[in-house]
Amino acid sequence: MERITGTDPAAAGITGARPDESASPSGVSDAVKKRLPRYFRYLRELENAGVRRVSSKKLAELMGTTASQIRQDFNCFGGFGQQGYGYNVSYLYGKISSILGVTKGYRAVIVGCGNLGRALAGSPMFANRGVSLVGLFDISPEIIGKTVAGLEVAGMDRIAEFCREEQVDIAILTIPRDAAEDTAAMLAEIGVRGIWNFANAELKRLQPELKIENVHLGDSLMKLCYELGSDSGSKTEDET
Amino acid sequence: MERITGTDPAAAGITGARPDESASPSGVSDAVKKRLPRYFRYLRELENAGVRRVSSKKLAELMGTTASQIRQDFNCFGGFGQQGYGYNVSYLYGKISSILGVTKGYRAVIVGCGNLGRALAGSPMFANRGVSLVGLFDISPEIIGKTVAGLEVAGMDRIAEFCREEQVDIAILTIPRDAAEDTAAMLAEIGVRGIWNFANAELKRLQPELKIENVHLGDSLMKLCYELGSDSGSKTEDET
DNA sequence: TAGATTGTTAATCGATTAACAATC
DNA sequence: TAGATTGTTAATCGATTAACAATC
Repeated sequence: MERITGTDPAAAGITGARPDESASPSGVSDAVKKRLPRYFRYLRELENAGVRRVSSKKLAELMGTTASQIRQDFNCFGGFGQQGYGYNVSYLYGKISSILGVTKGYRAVIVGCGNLGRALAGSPMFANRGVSLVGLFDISPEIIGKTVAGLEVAGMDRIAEFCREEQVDIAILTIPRDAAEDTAAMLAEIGVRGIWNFANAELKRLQPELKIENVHLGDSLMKLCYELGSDSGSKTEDET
Repeated sequence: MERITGTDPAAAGITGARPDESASPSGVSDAVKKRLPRYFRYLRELENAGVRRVSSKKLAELMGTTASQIRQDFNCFGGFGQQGYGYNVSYLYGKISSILGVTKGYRAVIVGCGNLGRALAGSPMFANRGVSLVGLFDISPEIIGKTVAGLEVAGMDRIAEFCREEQVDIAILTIPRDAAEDTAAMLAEIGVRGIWNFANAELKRLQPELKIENVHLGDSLMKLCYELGSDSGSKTEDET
């Protein structure tokens, strides 16, 4: 897939390190933030495929974007490449991983062990991204005590103590909509810093420090439905 | 929550209908498309709360956006409001629903009845958005024949015939990454028009008519992780 | 050295916001 | 009528793309 050059200056450790290559400055636009995980995925693939170097041009072709955008994006965080050479895949992958916090060992709990909670619990997604799933919680006596993905489901009455002791960073909310608001508030109180919310409610930031990522699967489905109908839709019109 | 005026011109059926209020013209930007499902959610809430009218100003406050943007967005599809009055909630909700295809009765199947597939199967999301879940498929003999969410899981060997006979519009892919590409190709061949892809693979459009919505839950998790570390991160730095 | 490709500045494009005339 | 609020045009802002000097 990728030719490997004999001389490999970047691999030799001289990849141009710019003054401010510290992770995540505050002035990064949301557009860039949203693209970072995608870079992470593509770089991981290249890394796993044994590719040593990649140019912005080549990566752009692979990802269906432009070389300009890639260079601009990476340069929000400092210079990760080398003129005349391109980017060292391992180095860049490491940098992006670090920026995204993969190396920070964030600790997460799942709150709500219904179908979706259990499905997430069994996913390799967390391990692949450096997130440790350390606890599962539910309110239902029928579920409490059961083992899911190697973890015993605990009752909600134990969550406060657990999160403090285990220094939980992230709570994954897979609970009914009505319970989301209060549960999020309680978790923030306990010291949880991030909420990954699957409840069909749009959580608003309670404290300035609390980060919330609302997942709306329904919105994604609807976008698909919109597109099915948007150009020369084959289903018959229903509106007057 | 909302005062209801005695005189209600829009409710009286005189809501200004613009020439081109047909659903979904092609020249709608992706930014607008992505916002549509969110409007749908908020309007549904207002509707369920019994609110009769709403101004762009009020809706903007509720949604945390601007009145200008709301008016611009709605006007991509024609004029749904009335000067001096605002928008009739029921009417607008109906219009947005229609634009999003809620009234088209799309038919969907779930391909892959693992944890995530079963979790989705049991979700009210489909019914709430006018999508009928008509079939479940899996490759594993242990799962085939079982009943999930009122539907019997069928083997993959029966999917082609089923999709043709049942006129399936959407296939929901909750299968392993490696199988996604081929399965999507096969489904497109069968006549499925939209793919909602949860496999951790970025499916590319095979035919111009095939619509694909890739869901990357991992990207969402990573964005949250990024934000946890982005401003005055409390976890210690790990990079040199 | 010459070629390649970055980092970065400038130009373009598109999306958001503001303003206001139209009109209910 | 007067007030309110839309639809729509104009102004602003930000993001993307292009260009090119720097340099490996």
